[in-house]
Amino acid sequence: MYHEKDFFRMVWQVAAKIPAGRLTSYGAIAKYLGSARSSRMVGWAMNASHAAPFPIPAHRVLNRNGMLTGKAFFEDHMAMQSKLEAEGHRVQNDQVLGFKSVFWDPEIELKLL
DNA sequence: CGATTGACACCAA
DNA sequence: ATTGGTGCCAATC
Repeated sequence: MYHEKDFFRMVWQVAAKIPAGRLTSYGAIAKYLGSARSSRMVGWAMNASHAAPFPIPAHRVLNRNGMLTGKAFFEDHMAMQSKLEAEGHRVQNDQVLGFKSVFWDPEIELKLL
């Protein structure tokens, strides 16, 4: 369905298109890619985001609950939270408040690009 | 090539 | 509503 070689690269492209101040979830990206159950793969792709040709705002990708599940994977544990706060979000207890308000659904925003 | 892992999501108790 | 366990797909060992 998708012509891209790597599943990761697709994830990276979607993640890179997340506008500042917006957040999305692994499941949303996975669903957009056609594999709603591949949410874990999205996380894996983020893990490999360092290999992406361009910077990936991995801090804008959270779990369904808007929790900073991947904060530990960043250079610094508070780097993710700091970046999110810099984007205007409010993080409490490793969870973004008003996550739904800033939720960015690629399937809607990208309109099945 | 087979088994395990993984930054999640969903269902059942 | 909260907690725990299972399933999913692709990559890595």
